[in-house]
Amino acid sequence: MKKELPKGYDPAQVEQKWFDVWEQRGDFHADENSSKPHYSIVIPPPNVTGVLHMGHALNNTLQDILCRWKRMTGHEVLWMPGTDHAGIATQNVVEKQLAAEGNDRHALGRDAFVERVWQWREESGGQIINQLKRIGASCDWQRERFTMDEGLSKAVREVFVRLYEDKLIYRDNRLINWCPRCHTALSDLEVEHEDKQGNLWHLRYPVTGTDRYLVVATTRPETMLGDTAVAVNPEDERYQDLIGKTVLLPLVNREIPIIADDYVDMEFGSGAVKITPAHDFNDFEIGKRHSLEFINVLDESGVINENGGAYQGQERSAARKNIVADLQTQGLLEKVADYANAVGECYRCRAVIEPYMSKQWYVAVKPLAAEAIKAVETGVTKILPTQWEKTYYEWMYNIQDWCISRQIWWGHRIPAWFCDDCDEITVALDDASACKHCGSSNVRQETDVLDTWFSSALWPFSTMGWPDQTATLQKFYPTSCLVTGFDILFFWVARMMMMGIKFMDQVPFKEVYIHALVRDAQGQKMSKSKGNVIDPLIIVDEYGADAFRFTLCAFAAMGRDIKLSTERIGGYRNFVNKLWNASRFALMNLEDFDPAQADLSACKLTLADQWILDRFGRTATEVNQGLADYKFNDVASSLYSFTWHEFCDWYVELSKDDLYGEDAAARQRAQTVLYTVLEGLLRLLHPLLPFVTEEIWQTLPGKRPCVSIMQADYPLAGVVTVDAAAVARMDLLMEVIRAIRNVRGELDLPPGKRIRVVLDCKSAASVQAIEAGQAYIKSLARVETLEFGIGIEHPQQASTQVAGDVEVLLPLADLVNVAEEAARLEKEIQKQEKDVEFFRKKLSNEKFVANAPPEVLAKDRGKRTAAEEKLAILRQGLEKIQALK
RNA sequence: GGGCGAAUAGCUCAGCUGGGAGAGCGCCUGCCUUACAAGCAGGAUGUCGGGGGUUCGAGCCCCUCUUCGCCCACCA
Repeated sequence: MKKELPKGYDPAQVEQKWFDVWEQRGDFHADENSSKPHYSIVIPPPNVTGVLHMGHALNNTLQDILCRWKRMTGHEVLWMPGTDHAGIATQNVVEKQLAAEGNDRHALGRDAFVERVWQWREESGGQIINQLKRIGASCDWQRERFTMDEGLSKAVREVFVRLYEDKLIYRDNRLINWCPRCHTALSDLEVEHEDKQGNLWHLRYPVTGTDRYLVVATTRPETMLGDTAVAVNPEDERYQDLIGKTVLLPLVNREIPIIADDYVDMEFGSGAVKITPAHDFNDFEIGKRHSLEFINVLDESGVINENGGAYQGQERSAARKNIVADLQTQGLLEKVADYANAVGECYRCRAVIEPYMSKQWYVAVKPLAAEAIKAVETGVTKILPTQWEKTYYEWMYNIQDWCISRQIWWGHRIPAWFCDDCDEITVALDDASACKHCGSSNVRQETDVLDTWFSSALWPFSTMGWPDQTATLQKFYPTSCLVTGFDILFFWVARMMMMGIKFMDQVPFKEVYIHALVRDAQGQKMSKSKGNVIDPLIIVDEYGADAFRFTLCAFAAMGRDIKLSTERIGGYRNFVNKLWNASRFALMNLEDFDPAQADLSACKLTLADQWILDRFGRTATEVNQGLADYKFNDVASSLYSFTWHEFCDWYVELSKDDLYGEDAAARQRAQTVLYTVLEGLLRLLHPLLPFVTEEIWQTLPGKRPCVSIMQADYPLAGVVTVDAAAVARMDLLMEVIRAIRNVRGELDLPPGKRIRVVLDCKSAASVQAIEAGQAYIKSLARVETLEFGIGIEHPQQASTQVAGDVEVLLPLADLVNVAEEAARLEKEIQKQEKDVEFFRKKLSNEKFVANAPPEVLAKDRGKRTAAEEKLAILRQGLEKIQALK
């Protein structure tokens, strides 16, 4: 059967086809009963609301490369996929839908709303899963999990109950971060601080019983409705006489004390601070220290409540405006200054966060953090690049208790029941119908749900069936590696560490590889609002998944952000096409070839054969090392230059004479090497370019031991031992060819022009090399007649070039303009003179000679000699040319 | 206020434990040479941010300055 490939590579014809085959055949499935060594990765579960962005594309491409590599190196690989229910984000999506229908969740009721979210998830959630498949993600899709599915929910309850029983989960009434838009508490991490240009209002508070004012500065004048004190520094001489007195809070007419507290910075503003314990984290602490009253003036939507007197019912920003205006009218506004300060925003909806008093559930994380710190300190888990360890420690050492309750409806409802009769709390695995304390059946379940990150923290073991002791856990936990971006180091990685150690007694992963963020070509973070988002799927459509993957890999240098440019992707699209065409060439010349009948070890390998096999072996070694070290860019660059510059540019060209020639044995030998290198190269490239390599590999002649390239063995090193001397001879031949091409190019000899070349060799070894490789020189440098030997007679008029210890002479005859050749030589000589000068200077430095290691010295001396010889030859060449003029 | 990172060819970036500065794209010259014009061959291009220091030798190590970026932090 004749196999042919189309002239240009068309990813669309190939990618979907192979992915379907792989998936349907179960090629990605991990067998927990396998006896092979395990390798496991859990995917950072994308939000069900998510659409594939560059971050996902990079993250999953890197994981896929690792998984495919490990699969080919004999590991049983589990790449666990799934999605996150993304509590607030998902609830917001469905709420928006409801709003568009003129409806809202309160009208619908909790059960109907949750039902509606599930329905949304069935219909349009998880589209990202199919998008991941488009870039080739070889997850075990049969095992796909969801943080809200039954098994994972069971794990969540188990963890909650056990932490509660260990007194690591507790309930407390304090100031929390409240999103007035989402109507829920948030953890500290979920608040993003952004510097905004605002104002600093200086307000005058009249001191009771005097005509003095105390001036206080604030960025949030509306909170003055809840002020219960004014604080000054106890050392502040300006206010000594006022401490203990009171001021009359304007607009509210409440008499509040003037207190002294170290917290107050005398240098800032007026040195007097209004204290609003119910609406500011610092003031909260001061309030506790001084037993102040906590007056909450806002409701859960950020509207002034009944404690706000005349301002009740006003939204916070309107209230601010009105209060400032009213103070001004009363002459109590001293001044308004421009002031930039960090405003906390909700990471989901961008609404400004309110510090708000409420009763919430917390995890006391300090004891868990201690273990998680130890695991990294002792190297049980490695974080790479290592600079991230510092960030991890920094956060872990300063960790605060984690607020885990959310006042939304979509999520894991907290398994706690309040008793109406005895007020005690019952926390249980199974839904409680009676109070554990008094037996009353008057129990109501907590309406709050858990922070979405609570269930993500369990991901490495909950997805494997925990709390049951499954074979999957046995085989694949702890996971080998976690690949993620630094943006969720605290949200996710740190918490998985804590939970994994606590509940599995083992770290969740042995290595954490932190990759960069993908930015646009200008280095800006991609965001919808900036409009600079590049859609990975459009890239895949335009350039193909393989080219896209290769680009991401090539950019993924450790510890650096990635500036993605489409030009670069185009370059790698060309690379894929180059591979495709080299394969076409091979296939055309392998029609009558059967690998089963061929035996590389029986072939008398040519210099070119040995050279390419040597290069292939080195490349394989580099690639394996690079993958082991997560140096993805090095891997990409090794593969790129071997494929294009060594295999295509040199070997394919070198093999043509034998492939096209009359000599059947030579042809068979060339075919064997061509097949061997190409087939091996496809395997070597497969983790990066899964689609195109499978397509070509399947088209190769003969049968291979497995159905897919992804199950084939990964090349770990060279396929044969090569003779280093042969490789060195080939290097010399290549240098000679380059020298001839250089002269031809510089002198503008047309490529069709066949020329005569004389090679004056300085050593027998060189003569031997050229003897063996004269056909290569003739063919690749387009040489008609080639004469060579030691001290061979030089042509009368010739262009001079030097390659190693070989003087390359191109008889000029009428070919060329003498002046041009003189100019070329002069340029060449100048370059050479610099070289010689460099080494002479270096080697005449006594201190260098005295101190440098002998091998460096010997190397440099050799280089000096070679440079001097080359210079001498070039000068002679120039003299002869000038004589002609 | 702490911490981290970056500054190398026109652009985007590599550069391992210090031993003559690299790639891709772009640019210039010549080519449709029977795998590939998404290509082939050849070529040009750098005070490695500034200034000090250590060293026989520094893009790399130390100090300092400048300019960018990011993360964390309750100064009103």
